[in-house]
Amino acid sequence: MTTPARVRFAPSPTGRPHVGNIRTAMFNWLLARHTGGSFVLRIEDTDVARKVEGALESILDGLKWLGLDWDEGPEVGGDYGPYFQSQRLKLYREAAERLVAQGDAYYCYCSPERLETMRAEQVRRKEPPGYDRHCRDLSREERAQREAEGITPVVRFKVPLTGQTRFNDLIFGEVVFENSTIDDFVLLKSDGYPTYHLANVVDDSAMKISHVIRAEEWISSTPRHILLYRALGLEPPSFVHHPMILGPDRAKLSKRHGAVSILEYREQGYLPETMFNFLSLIGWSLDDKTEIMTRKELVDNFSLERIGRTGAIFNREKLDWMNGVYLRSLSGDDFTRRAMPFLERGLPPEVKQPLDGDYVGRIMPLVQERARTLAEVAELTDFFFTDQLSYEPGLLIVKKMDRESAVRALEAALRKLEPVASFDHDSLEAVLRPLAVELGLKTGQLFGALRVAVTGRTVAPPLFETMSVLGKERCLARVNKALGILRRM
RNA sequence: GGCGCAUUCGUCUAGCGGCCUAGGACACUGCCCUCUCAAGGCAGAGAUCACGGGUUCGAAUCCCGUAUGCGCUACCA
Repeated sequence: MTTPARVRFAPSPTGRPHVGNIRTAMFNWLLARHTGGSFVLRIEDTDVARKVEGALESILDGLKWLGLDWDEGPEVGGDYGPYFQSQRLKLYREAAERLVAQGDAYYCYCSPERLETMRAEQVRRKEPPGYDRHCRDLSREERAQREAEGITPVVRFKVPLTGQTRFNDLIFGEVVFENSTIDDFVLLKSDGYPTYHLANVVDDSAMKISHVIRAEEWISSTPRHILLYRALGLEPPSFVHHPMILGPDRAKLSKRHGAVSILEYREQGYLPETMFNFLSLIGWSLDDKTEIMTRKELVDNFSLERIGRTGAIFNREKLDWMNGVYLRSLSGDDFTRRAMPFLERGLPPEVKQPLDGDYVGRIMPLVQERARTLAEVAELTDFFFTDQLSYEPGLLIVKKMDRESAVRALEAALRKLEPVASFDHDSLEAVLRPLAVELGLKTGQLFGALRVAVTGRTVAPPLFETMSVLGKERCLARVNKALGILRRM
């Protein structure tokens, strides 16, 4: 694949950007960048009813977040604009009229009600549903009569009744359809807007798209597009259908499976580099072992030939693992910088904001290798920011200890810690390790009790570092408080 | 129902006729490291390559059926 590809991502602004669509965008982008071609962004806003306010912005937002920059399209323009289909209606109308004039399309006056009862009847009789071509051969008089009734017609394509339509998909290979199984689909709706089929063909051709890369669910409509290209005397592009992303039940990934928008993953604390890498690996692979790849490596190595043919389940656990890998690979400063907004949002309300950047900078290294998402960071570190610890008193009594020995241990620790001037890792270790021996306790027992006293939990970053960051005053106060709790038991 | 596509460990995948007694990753189990948790290291379990027929000296790999799954079947994309 060395010739520059002109590809496009053509989303419909009907909601937040779905990870499946974003992956389609990625494959397109990857091919464009790999071949030194162009990535075009075209907005398919031809369904007035389904249009959602703010959807366009969120789609652009999602693309930008992943670094999927476009060479032509909204905000950047280009030589083949406009890039909003709602601004290209004239083109579609002209194409539709041309097809009617040629005898390849016709006006259809059937009411939605008639179509509905027709379909219901077909289903009832277990016949394949599809338009019954009622208006295909209307006479001039019949048409005039309906026009006089004030009916605004749609334009339907006159699909050949016989023969086959085939195409060679770059991933799925040769696919053949009997024309007799394709019904006369709508080209132009009664509101003057084109359907996907018409707009797509007209624009892909006008925009000189070389490869149409889209999800497998479009295979069934591809013969219609081929037929249209042919009727319009246009050269069809190469078709590349890729397998879909599935939910755990192997059905097309949808809202009922949980998070489906790329923006939700951003909100949940996944890194864009993780999402980019992870999504690229759903249905595509480099070889038998390479999984962690930078954007550049992906661009350099991407190829259509290595896209598979089977749908793939979106594996959250693996995503979490991969995000951990990327989180750990960040520099300390970068990790802190990226975690900050999640911290500000996720910490308990009593925590005073803005946060002390210096203090946060000392805490973050303690959780960087423990977090799987940035959102987790707040939960992992909240005890550094609030003194309102709430924990089961029983947790202070570590395995094989009782209330008395726990009290003894914490009292002894308090005595040893009070004179420690510098609360750094080494000083704390120098004092506490011998203390365990002195008390006849395992380090795990002493440190465990201290951990609960100081952090309010049994699982936390290493004790000495934690205490060092918390500082002497806070630590002693917390141990004292724990003693109080123990004595009251 | 019709049409189309797919089918290798639980999951993502490598494999494009002999290198496969099927390799890697996530998850899982055990051990090591260790103040807990992570991370890391080592080891392990896990796939009769959906099933049945061919073709071939030889098939996960090629062909044909069957089954199952998924997609499409709108004046939605």
